[in-house]
Amino acid sequence: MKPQTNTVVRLDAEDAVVQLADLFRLMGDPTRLRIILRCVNEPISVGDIAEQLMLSPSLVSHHLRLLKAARVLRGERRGKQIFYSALDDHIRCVIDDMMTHIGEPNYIEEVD
Amino acid sequence: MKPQTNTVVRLDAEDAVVQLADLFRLMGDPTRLRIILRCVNEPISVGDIAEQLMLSPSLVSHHLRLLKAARVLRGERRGKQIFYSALDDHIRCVIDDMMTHIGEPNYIEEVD
DNA sequence: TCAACATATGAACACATATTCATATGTTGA
DNA sequence: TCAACATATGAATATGTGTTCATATGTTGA
Repeated sequence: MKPQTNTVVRLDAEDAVVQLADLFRLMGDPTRLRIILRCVNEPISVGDIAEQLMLSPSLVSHHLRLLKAARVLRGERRGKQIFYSALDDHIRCVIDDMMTHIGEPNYIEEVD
Repeated sequence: MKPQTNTVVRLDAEDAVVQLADLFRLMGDPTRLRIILRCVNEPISVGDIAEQLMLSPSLVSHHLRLLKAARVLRGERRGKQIFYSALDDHIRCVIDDMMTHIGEPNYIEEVD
């Protein structure tokens, strides 16, 4: 899959590509993206995410684990519950940019 | 996978989420992301992409087809070759934002 | 029209992964 | 410590998908 590395030292840019792809892949699942969208505005508990999105707490937890490991979200315990929120607001910027991309008039109903 | 729609009319926001996720998923594969990165600066032919990335023309073509269908890239024929470039520059903005996200100092080497 | 090149397409396979279910861990109040 | 709640984890499975190979389509120059 990865092109063979003829050079001894791997390029930093190559690492960046893999890291970038990892983040995009995480945002590439609709369920996970919905979870992210629930967290970017204000901290929200696992149970509330599950209820609002009509998902099992187990599934939400699985996704949250990936998002936390990738530094997209962070979790903070408050009593029994754990509230998740965006680690920083770059994710929100990325989503906004992509929204703009979708909103492009030439995007909709154009045929090859 | 998708939460059941109790309402008759599906929400536009829900469509947007699916569209967003589709785009992110496309950028979530390292090979495809590398192909995108080769196209965002200047138009480049399929063969040149394949050569520079050390991939088979067939594989590059498969990915280009997806990226073109998703309106990430566009193809323009010049003689025998077809040159691909970014449809607009929102993709570049998205990548830049994500780069910044990766560059965050608290992203690297922080432990739970 | 033919050969040579450039790109696209379809099938098949191997691998990744989203989801579910059962169970475990952790926290609070009594 | 115990019960009740909240979240996390592991295994199993079904589905999705990236890649390869063979082949097809399209273009140019002779």
